Amino acid sequence: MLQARVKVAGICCSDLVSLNRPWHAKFQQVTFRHFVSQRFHQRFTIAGFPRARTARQRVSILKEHIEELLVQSLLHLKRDKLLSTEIELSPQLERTRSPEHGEFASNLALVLAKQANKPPRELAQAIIDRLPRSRQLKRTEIAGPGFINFFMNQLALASTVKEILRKDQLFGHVTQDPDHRVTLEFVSANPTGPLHVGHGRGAAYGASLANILQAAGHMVQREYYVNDNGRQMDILALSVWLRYLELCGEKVSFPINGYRGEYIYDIARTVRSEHGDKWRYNELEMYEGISADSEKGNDAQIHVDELIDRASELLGHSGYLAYLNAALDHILTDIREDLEEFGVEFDHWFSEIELEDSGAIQHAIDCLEEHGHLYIKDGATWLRASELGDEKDRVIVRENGKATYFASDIAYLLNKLERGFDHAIYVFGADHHGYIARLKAAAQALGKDPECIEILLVQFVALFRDGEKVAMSTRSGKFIPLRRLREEVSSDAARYFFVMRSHDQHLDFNLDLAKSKTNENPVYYIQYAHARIRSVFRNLDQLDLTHNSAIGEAALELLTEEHELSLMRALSRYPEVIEISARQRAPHTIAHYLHSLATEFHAYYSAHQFLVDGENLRNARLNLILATQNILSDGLAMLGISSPEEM
RNA sequence: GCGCCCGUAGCUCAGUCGGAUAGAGCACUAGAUUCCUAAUCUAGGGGUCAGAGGUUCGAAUCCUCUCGGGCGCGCCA
Repeated sequence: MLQARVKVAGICCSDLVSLNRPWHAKFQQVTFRHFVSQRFHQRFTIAGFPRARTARQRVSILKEHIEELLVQSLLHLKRDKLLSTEIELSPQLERTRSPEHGEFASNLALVLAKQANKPPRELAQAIIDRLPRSRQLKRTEIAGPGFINFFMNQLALASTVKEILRKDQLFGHVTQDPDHRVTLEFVSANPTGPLHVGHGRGAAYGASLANILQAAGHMVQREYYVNDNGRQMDILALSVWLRYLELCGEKVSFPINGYRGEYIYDIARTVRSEHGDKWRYNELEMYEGISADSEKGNDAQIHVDELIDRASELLGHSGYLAYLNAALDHILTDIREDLEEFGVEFDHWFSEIELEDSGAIQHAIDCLEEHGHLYIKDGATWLRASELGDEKDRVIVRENGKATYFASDIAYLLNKLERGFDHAIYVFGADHHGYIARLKAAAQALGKDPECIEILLVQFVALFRDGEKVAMSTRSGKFIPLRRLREEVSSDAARYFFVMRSHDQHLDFNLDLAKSKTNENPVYYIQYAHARIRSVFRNLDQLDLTHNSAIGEAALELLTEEHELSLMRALSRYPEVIEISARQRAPHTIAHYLHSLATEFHAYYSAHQFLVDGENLRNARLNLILATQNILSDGLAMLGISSPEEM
């Protein structure tokens, strides 16, 4: 039955194209039989990869500069025979925790002390003595057990402002490197119902991570794997049909394992309005000979399977497909819109049916066979996964000849790698952690390096209202839809709250806090900083003054207040933050950074007037806050959050 | 039973390729508005980094064990 349906489903998709349904229409636009959004065509070349930006590459001006000085010093040390020439060490440089230790600190002397056979502090002095002169560097000092602290000149900090206001590049962003092609799969929720808050976290995390990786120089393709195949689709079609019968006035006992959401009625209503009562059958025709539904053992599953067979008998293929496609169309359209309103877009919607139809699954099985990782037992085809780090062997093709879900996963993985991606990232819910070993084993069995796939687990979300945990259960259909959360707390707040914690931490989502438009809500705190800056420029207009950026740039040396130095210090960190955030797959780093940047700004705002009489100082300060505005808005955009003009 | 994630201030969490005196928000206390938005700012108290051992110049961070919490272990999808 399944086999037959899949075949017809393939045809049906083309049928739908002629009906001009937006989601299915995407089918025909592309080769490889993939779903691809419009955006894909705008941003990607034929080979399927984004075009590299032309901006020149630059990581962090200040940090790189000091690192370069250290490298020079090390070379001198080697020349002076104080260090073995065999030592290859990239300088260890990190931000200090407080300005009293300068901007940067290096533990190089501590690390090298043993090899140089010198006390750390003495070695530190030797390193300092050999540092090339630099206008950016005010002074150095040896601290504690042998740290070298670097104090930057005001000029060096001010140059950050200059860099940010340059028009030819995005400060802190790195040119995309064609050698780092990444496919990032996230959400991939089964099309059996609307997205819920758990999916929302995966969506917010994945979308932010994609932006961050891109900013850090990776070519990223965002993919959504549409699991539109298999038994769950049968159950979905069945659920719609049963609701349809109810609407026709038939008495229906809804199966325990059916999909119970309100949206099933909506779909049934659509079907009925298009096709009338032509698929109406009475209770006897439906349930005669069907075994009882019960929570016990496998009863519920058997009951559903029998009902599915009955449904396809009574409805015939075309009728059955009408239900299935109405459901898929309705639900996927809903998911797409939901995500779009959430600021989450995909380059690639990948259909499992298409995967199967294109022969990719057979291709993958052949590939596994070729590498000698398959064997037959009890009539089924098994992957020798236990030899590749998984806990047990896995069935690939069942005794009944049908490929397992895992087989599709392997085929999809192979497809990704064959499309030229050298790195595949999966964002899964925490309940999928059993997949890590399995997918890595699969990669190895395909003859690939298991390191090329990376699985990131997003932990669960618990909603809290009035200090009480909001009950959620997918089984009973009582989950909280993402859409309702967005309506309640706004997309901006939801996006921020979902990524403000590390993805491997359970998230307690405080609804009252997210909703509150007060000082305690971190989203508005950051957005308010942006709105305040915009407001300053509006006031400038009202005073009939204009911002002269050139004057400001020439006068940056006037920015010597502690608040100004501190703000510039924060701005200069941005490239490092992007880099760390990308490397650690940690969007929350950006969220925390933006909060601290907003703090610096608010403190500055309270302490000093920007619209002062002196033209030079005024324009210099406007340059500084405009730079701050740019970084706030760039960082917020990376997290999918808007930058309001006023609040 | 086996495996994965986690345990840091009253609460929610940063900090984990080892680094200096362990940080932030909320809550609490006391202040700031003739001036660009008070959705703001300033100051303050609050800690056995779950516990024990190990590795070393140095451990919240790495290793081992114990305790506690969450999740997963189908020829389901």
